Amino acid sequence: MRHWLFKSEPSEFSWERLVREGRTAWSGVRNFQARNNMMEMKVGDLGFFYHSSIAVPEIAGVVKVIREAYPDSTAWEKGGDYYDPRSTEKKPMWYMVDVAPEEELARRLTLPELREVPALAYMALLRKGQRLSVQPVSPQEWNAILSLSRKPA
DNA sequence: GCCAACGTTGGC
DNA sequence: GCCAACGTTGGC
Repeated sequence: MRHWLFKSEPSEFSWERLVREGRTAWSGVRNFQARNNMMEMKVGDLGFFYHSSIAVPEIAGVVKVIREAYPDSTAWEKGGDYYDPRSTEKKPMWYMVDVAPEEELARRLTLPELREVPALAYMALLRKGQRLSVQPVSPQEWNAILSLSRKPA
């Protein structure tokens, strides 16, 4: 099983909304590397749900992949925000997976707090200029973050 | 709102 | 196939 991290702006799609709705299609990814990461996902893979572009960015919870990559239909919606004429139903360019909330972190972890963890020094999320919206997380990083979330602040 | 980082596009 | 211009992301 592999681990991942999904970024989302809470104003677009928050952890709370995911919990309320029970599942979602991770549509709208328009970066090839992020897409390729999604295409490698298997049902049962876990990922962190990260809130970006807010005053204090944070990891809010854990999601589970419940459907493997399939064509992102928002690319075909003319006039939609995610329309891309290069992607057709016959030859899709963009893909999405479905995820469901797995567990809320015992304690949310903020970006500044994550930056203080030596084990996470090389984590993609924390590297300057790393803006991938869907990225892999190593087992070491995964465990370090989960155990940190179980410790009091 | 600024701007660094960096992916993408398109002219040549 | 190079690379300048452009657009986007996302922390600050």
